[in-house]
Amino acid sequence: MGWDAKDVALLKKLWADGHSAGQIASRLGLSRNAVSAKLQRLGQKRGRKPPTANPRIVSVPKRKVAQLACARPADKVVSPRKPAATQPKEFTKRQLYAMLVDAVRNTG
DNA sequence: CCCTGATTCGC
DNA sequence: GCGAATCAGG
Repeated sequence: MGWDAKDVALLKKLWADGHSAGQIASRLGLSRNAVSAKLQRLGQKRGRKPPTANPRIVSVPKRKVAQLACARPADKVVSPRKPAATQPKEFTKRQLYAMLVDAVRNTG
């Protein structure tokens, strides 16, 4: 479970593009919670809305087995033609779409 | 009913 | 820092 540069880039781009946390989460294979949390860590977030959710008094004694299961038997062999795909600058819509379709293709 | 984002907590 | 749990609103 390592947020790779492409993951973060995709996340941020999609998010900025107007996609929903759920959509991005699905794309990356995470939960929207993870996406939102990651966005929060990045300091992006969208609307700094007031804490609607009250600071609940952690009334959850036994949540569940969480991130203990972080196994990804997925080998990444997607671009045999381009061993070095580097985007030094911002992504254009065209490039974004390209990486997106590529990700979707090799993902699902 | 479904979805959305936001926040807090344990690891 | 990560993901899940959970809340609150639409």
